Amino acid sequence: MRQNVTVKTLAKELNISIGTVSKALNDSYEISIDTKQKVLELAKKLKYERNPAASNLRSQKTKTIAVIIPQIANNFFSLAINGIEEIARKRGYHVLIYLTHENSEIEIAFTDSLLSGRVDGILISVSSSTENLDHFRELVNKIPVVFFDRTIEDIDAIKITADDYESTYDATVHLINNGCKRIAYLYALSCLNTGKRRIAGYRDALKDYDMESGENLIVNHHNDDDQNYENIKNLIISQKPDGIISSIEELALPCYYVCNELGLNIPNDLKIISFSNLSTAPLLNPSLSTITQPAFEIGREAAGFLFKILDQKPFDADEIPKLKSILIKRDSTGPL
Amino acid sequence: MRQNVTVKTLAKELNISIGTVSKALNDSYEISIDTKQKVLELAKKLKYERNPAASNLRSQKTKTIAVIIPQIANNFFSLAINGIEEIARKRGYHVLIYLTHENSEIEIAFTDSLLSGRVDGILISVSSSTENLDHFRELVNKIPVVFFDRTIEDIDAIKITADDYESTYDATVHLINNGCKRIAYLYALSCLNTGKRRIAGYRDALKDYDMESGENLIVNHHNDDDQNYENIKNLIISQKPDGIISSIEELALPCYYVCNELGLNIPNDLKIISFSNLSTAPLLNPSLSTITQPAFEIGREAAGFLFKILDQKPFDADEIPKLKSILIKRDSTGPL
DNA sequence: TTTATTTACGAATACGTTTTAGTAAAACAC
DNA sequence: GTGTTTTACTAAAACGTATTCGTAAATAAA
Repeated sequence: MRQNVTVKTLAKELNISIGTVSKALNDSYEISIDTKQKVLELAKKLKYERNPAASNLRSQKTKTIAVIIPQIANNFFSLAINGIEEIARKRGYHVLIYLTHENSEIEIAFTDSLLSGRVDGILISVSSSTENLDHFRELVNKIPVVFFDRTIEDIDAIKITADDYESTYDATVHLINNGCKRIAYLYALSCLNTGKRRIAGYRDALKDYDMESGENLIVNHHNDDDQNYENIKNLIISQKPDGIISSIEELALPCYYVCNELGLNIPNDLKIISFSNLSTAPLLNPSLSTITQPAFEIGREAAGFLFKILDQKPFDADEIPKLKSILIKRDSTGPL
Repeated sequence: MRQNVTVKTLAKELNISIGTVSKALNDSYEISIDTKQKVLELAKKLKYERNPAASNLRSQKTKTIAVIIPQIANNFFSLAINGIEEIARKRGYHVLIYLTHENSEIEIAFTDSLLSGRVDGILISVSSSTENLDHFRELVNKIPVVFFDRTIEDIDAIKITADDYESTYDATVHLINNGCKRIAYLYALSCLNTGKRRIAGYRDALKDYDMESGENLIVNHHNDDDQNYENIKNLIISQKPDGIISSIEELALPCYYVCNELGLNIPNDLKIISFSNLSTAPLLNPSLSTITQPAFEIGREAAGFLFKILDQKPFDADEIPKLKSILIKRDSTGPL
């Protein structure tokens, strides 16, 4: 069944040309107020809905943006999408969601499929396993792209992030101030700027405060949860750290389980702080100190800048904000 | 800038007609293997990407589905989207996300905008504030729709849900078995089947076990978080329940905060169980007993049935599963 | 060999919209 | 009054693909 009411229907009914109808619907200056009113009225009466495919084809605009993210069952990304959606909805844009599941090949498949003009712009948070950047190079040449949170170097595009370096530095200092002497680091996102900046903050803080450091205090994130659990357990047993900084939320909870298993008390035996947007952080046993990123605002800002590009509004590089995370001190890093 | 390489480009290069190219790309039986190979090869070489708008316009298919949900910063919906995305990606479909923010007017705006043929099918979880169903009636007449989790009566469409009645019944019995005498109920989604079935399970269990009941043991969910907190606090103070069943995750955490404020011990003074997909439920203080819905599977099933409709595969009504939630007993309902 | 069928392609049209170019009529300038 | 501009519209051409219909050649059936 073909579309029931089109511009043709309206045109015939009103005895005017389809061009006039189209222009009236688009509020063109060429059309008299009188005619516009008649068209709009009839359109409403007949429940005319513009065919998006035809419109896209002719105008080369889709009123759609794509959001490519590594996962969605994660409070950070859920909140970021909320921010993105708010901006998109206000502008009448549609939002396509693509989940890479931290898999670079899937990411490539998605970016390739978006080269065809399906969307007007793209928001990306890069998969943790992405090393080769060719697919992004091609993409940013063809379509407006804004990266958010998970960003990469050597790609010429706008990037919206939080203060990864500073917040990790501050978190490390927080542990030092609370008496930690051996602070371990759970290292994730090591391929991305995000991960590199975070660990740099940790390393610099250790150096500035003359604390113990060393590669054996650093545990790399692994894709396998059981492996992560074992690695963390080994770290705690063999290195006996008295503080842990987790660069992602997913590695904080295993720490709790390991401490349960080993009979260690948080924060007395081991203090823990983690990047996290968990709403239940205050209710954990003990409540979890967090570096909480402004996820919603990151989403909003990213979408905002994407639309600035789409609107061809000029802006300076120094308008691009680096958003502030907040350090929330709770019992997991509490004194005794 | 118009599309750089189209069927026309390929046709010219290979000295064949546009129609042949199109058919070759669609693997039509009309085209020889030889020609298909040539076309596919050149397409790959020139990085031809089919123009979706043109394709949609002509074929009246969009290879896109819409997912309309009330919120996304919620583990249930995140997981459901994961399930939906898995199915959609396997079939090469694109997924549009719409968040109603539990607002019926926004919901109506979305459903109306989807009448224009932007998508091939729709998955919906109804907003809690939706009472008037006219927009759904119109929608299901025009486009394949599958409802999931948050469903409504009087609409002729496939509905994928979990065993809301049975699981709430079982949870109530669990509290009774653990010694509760006055069991309160935090009542949400009261406009929807989902909410009605849940509370029916609670009520029937109370009746079957000759337990105290009454409207003053029931607290209605409110859109304002502070109001919910106050209502729960009032409930606990004035009614002194020894058990609480929360029909949604969002109301369970305020119970914890209220107990903290009032100095009540969970589970000794008050046992709590809640519908929830929180990954941190085991780590809360105390760990939270939950009715956990198979969110991922609900998403998968819903998407699966939508594609059955799109494929015009016939199926029986009794093929539609009612998925089983699991009752996870933890410390918040533990004996002493 | 003759006839029927299959194979492999091309020409042309349609999908519904937007946009360009053209033009009567009306309004204005002098 | 003439000449110029403005207003409000139309006709027609695109956008890139999918599909219908027609057909010449190749193959199979008789």
